Order: sequence, then structure tokens, then C-alpha cells
Amino acid sequence: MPVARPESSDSRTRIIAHVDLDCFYVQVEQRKQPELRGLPTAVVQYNEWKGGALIAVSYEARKLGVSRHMRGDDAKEVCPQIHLVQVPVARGKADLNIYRNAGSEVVSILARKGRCERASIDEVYLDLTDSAEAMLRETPPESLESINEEARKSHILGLKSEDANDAQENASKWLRRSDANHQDKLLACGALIVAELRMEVLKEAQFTCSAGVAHNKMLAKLVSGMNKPAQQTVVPSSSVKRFLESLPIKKMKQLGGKLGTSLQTDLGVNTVGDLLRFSEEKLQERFGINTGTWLWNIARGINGEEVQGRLLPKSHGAGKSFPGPRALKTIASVQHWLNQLCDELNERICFDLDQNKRIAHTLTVYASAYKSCDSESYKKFPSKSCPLRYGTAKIQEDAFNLFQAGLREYIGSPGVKTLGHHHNGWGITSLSVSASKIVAIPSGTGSITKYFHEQYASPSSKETQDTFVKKDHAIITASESYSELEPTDQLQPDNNVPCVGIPWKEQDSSCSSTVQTKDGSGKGASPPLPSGSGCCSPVNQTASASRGTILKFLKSYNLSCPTPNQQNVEMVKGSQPPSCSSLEENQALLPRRNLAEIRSNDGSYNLDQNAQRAWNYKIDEIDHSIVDELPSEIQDEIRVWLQARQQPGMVKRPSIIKRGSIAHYFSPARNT
DNA sequence: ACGGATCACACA
DNA sequence: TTGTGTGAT
Repeated sequence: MPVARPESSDSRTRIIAHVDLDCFYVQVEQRKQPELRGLPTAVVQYNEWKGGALIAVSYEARKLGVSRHMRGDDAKEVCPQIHLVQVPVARGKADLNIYRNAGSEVVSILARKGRCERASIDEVYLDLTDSAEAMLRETPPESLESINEEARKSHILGLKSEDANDAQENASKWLRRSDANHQDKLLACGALIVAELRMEVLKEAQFTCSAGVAHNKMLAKLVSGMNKPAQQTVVPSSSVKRFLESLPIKKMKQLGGKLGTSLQTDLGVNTVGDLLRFSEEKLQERFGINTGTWLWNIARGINGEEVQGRLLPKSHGAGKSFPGPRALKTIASVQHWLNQLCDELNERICFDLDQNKRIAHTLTVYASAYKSCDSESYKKFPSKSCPLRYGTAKIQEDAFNLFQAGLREYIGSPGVKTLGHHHNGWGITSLSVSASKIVAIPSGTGSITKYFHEQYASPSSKETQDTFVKKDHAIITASESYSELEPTDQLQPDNNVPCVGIPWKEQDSSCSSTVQTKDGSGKGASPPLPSGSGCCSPVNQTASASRGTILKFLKSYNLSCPTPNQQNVEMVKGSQPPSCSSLEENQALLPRRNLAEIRSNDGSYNLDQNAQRAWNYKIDEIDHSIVDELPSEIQDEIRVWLQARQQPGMVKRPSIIKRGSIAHYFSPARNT
């Protein structure tokens, strides 16, 4: 249920924008295939059944009668010339990465002019208050001779005009009114800023978007879609009352579902205006104190929700549904799909770690299921979570265990015996895994190093602690100096602009983490080998571990993360001496910036001198494609193992190898 | 037997 | 905290 935000104590008038990309998935595909621009186009996923489901429709196609909620076949029927583009598929499921990344591009442009909140893959809120105030002080619109063309095309809510030309003329005059009140002048500034931003998005990312500009999030969101595509709408506070009066209650954000229905059926409220008849107390009595106040406020256009300064998602999820007859009925099929989902999830959290220096702490498995027998007493399949350990194999293992725990609970004690391999009674209609509790790591303190350091800590391992203390000293000093040299590489936790792919796109794609298996049926987690086509990485891997290398390392291996309550990074950054295994084992998996942190003062890498320990490796879990990036002597060493593994009778046994050069690239498996 | 795949958030 | 439910795109 929605909740009333206390009006911020600082009650100065805010300028809020809501920016909405027009039929975003279509635009992403049209940027990839410019010949589709201007043509009726739609994006579909899963083409097998009735031509797939439309998830985005271009405005040209809409004009020709195509709407969302249509199947691909229906669209072809009403509009034979429509171009249908399929969502990419990886690991047998829809892969939305290209859209997520394109959305991040836009966010990083929009974030330049104020606090920015990524509301969804194609929507953003902006708090432009500061920028608008600055503009009003320095270059107020009334002082301009002419208004930027894009801003001139703004729609001013409540401003009446006869024809289209008249509208532009009126809007232009409204924006420059010298007799406007302070609020409206700020709004005009906001409109100019948003118009500018939208032009930048178009120029730099080649996407059009629409926007709403108002004094709060609710109003900005309400109008951002009023004039689409590629237009913007401004809400002067003088027009709010009239606007809301006749607005159907279900159009309000948060009232599109059961709560809105309850307002209609229980209270006879069909428009926002109808809500005005109820006192705050009455609404609180009916809907609770928070929701009641919230309703009373929104009926009057009051909404104190702040724009959260958040450019990155708070969780990552990978899921797939198995409708009707496709329901999963064996443990083996569930495990297969869980493995696919976990592989994608691992790739995404590793990408997040590498790009944004964030670590996910919780793994959750969700499922929905039906029971064919015992069909009454419908039960929900319970979701289960546990601490998240990095690495495909670990996530797969944990996810499977979580699923089995859920299944046992779902079936209940009578069915426990039949939990086995043959189908009985139950079917899984959807599966998903997600990574949450993602925390940013402060930069420049060596805390990434220390974090993973701790993850490897085993209570039994009492190493020579004094050497670690010395090393950590080296870490901090090195890191500090590095930060001063490269201030732009600093991560601002509250304004962490995602740097989309830039370091990646320059690389050979076979080396980037974004390589994806197009083959969904594959069972193994190992991606295709880079096939001698020149991998990005040179010989001297030690000093220049590329991000691609790191990513692939993480993709295939384990950063174990057994501590459940590890959110407090400050704790990690504290002064207690590291309690665990050696430092250099983390080198290969740290992002480039942090490699600097583990240099010692003389600039050379600080390798463990206690070279006596043996290390465990699970060869099965080594990503083959990483091999080509390693120094040649190590490549040879690994190929020997891999060949040995392929011979029958020698598989599955974890190899024990003496710590040597290879230890710089692979960290030890945890003893379990 | 189809809105699929993701997200956020309030509440218990 | 973990898990559930709602609502959104």
C-alpha cells in the first residue's frame, strides 16, 4: 500500500521531471537496424506461440491499429507490413541486457542536470530544483530573445489555444512571462532544462523521449505520457485542480489495482475529484493512517515523495515462466532451468561488481507451482533466500538447495517421499532467481580487497598475520595515491553514474563479459572458446588483468561469501587485521582500479612469500575461455589438466596442485 | 494455456 | 530478517 511521505521540512517549491522513453524496446532495435526507422515496428518475445507477445509497438504501427496486448499473429493481420523484431534469447530465455544497457546510457545523460532516479528500465525522475533556480538567477527565460525550439513545443497544461501554431506561440509566451509568479518561472526553467536534456538524449543516444515537468513526482508522471512521442508537458500549479477533478481514479499511480477498485466499489470514488469529499480521518479509518493521508494528499495534488538519487537497480533477477503444458514436472528439468537462470544472474552481478563496485549479499529463489492432485487448498510456493556466494557453480548449488527446501514445504509432509525423480502431482510454472541487498563499496580504501579477503576467511586458518598487516598498509597507501592521480575514477556512492559498456565496447567482444550463448539448450556453463581470433589480452597478464578477464574469472569461479550480515562496509574498512588467507589470490578478480590497490609501494605486485601451501582447484569450474588470456606457460599447464579431465575415469576429482604461478590467477576453492 | 520479465516497496 | 503481497512497466 502506498504511504504518505512527510512533506519535506524544507518546503521550497521543487521542480520535478519525469522522463519516459517512447516505445523504448522498439527504439533500441531501430538504432541497431536504422532501416527500420519510421516503419511500423514491434518487438516480440517468444515467437513460437501465435507469433509471440508484443512488448513494444512503434507509433507508426499504433496508427495502423496495432496495440500492445496483441500477439504477433494478430499484429500481422491488422498490419501486414509490420516489422516484428524478436527479443534476444540467451540460455533459452529472453535476454533484456541490451535494453537495460541502453536505459543506463540515457540515465547517465539525464543525471547531468540534477538528482536522478531510475524508476524503471525506460523511466527516470529528475529533481531539477537547483538547476532551475540557478537558471532563474542567471539567465531567466524572460530575458531570452527566443526560446529553444524544443522547449517552445512544450504543452502547458490548462493553457488553451485554438490551433497548433497558436499553441506554440502561447507556450513560448508562457515560458517567458515576466509577470508570472515565482513557481511558474521555476517551472519554465525546468521546461527549458528538460528540453535541453531530451535533445542531448537524442543526439548522444539516438532515442526520443517524452517528459512531464511539475512540482512533484506524481504530477510529473501523470502528464509525461500525455503528449507522446517526443514531446513534453508542463503542469502549472494553477491548473492542477481542474486537471485532477475529472481524472479517473485508476489513472493515478498506485491506484491501478485493488486499492483503486476498492475506492470505486466501496466509496463510489471514480475520479480524483470524488476523493475530495472525504475527510482525512475518514480515509485513514478506511485505509489505514498512512494510506489515508496519502490519498487525501494526492486528491489535492500534494505529493512529498523525494526523487531518490539512485541510478542503479537495487536487485537483479532472472526468471522464466513455463505456462500450462510446459510446466516443469521433474527435478532434473527444474535444475536445468535453475542452472540457466543462475548463470545469467552470476554474469549480471559480476558485471555490476566490475562496473559499479557493488556486491550483492542475498540470493533468493522464487517459483510458482500447481498441484494436480489435491487441487483444493491452493498453496503458494514459498520463496527462499540465503547468503549469496559469487560464482556460477556456487549460485547454482545454493539455488537448487533453496528450491528443494521450498518444494518440500510446498508439497508438505505427505509428499516428502515422492520428492524423487518421477513426476507426481506438482508442476512448476515459473522460476526465478534474484540477487539483492546490493551495497556499494567505498572507493579508494582497499575495501574491495578486504571484502573478498574476508569472504575467504576460514575460522581454522591462522595465517601469519603480521605479513598481512604489512600488506594492508601497502594497500592503503597505494590506493590513496592512486585516487589522487585519478580522481575521475572515484565512485560517488550517491551519484554513481553507470558507465555503460564504454570500457567494454573497446574490447574484443569475445573477451567481454557480455558474450552470451545463443544456444539455450546447452547444459554446461562454459561459454564458447574465443577461437584464436585474437583475444584482447596480451601476454603480460599479471600487470594488466583486463576487465574481461576478471569478468570471466568471476563468471566461472567462486568468490565465496558466507557471511550473512556483511552490509556494513565500514566494518570491513575498519582496522582489525585481516584474519584469513593470503592476499594475492584476489588479484586476478579485482577490477583494474583495484589492482592498483594491491600494488606495494615499489610498484611491483606483492606476492605471497609463503609459497608452501597447496591449493585446490575444481577444474570443472574453470572457464575455458579465460585460458587464452593467460601467459603461455600457464596456458600449457591448464591444457594438460583439461585434457586429462576429458579422459574417462579421471573426471570430477578436484585436482590438487602446488601453488605456483597459477595461483596468481585462480583463487582456492573453499573447503566444504 | 499466456502479459513475460523485471523491478520496488510496504507490511507482518 | 525473511517472506508475502501489491503495483508498476
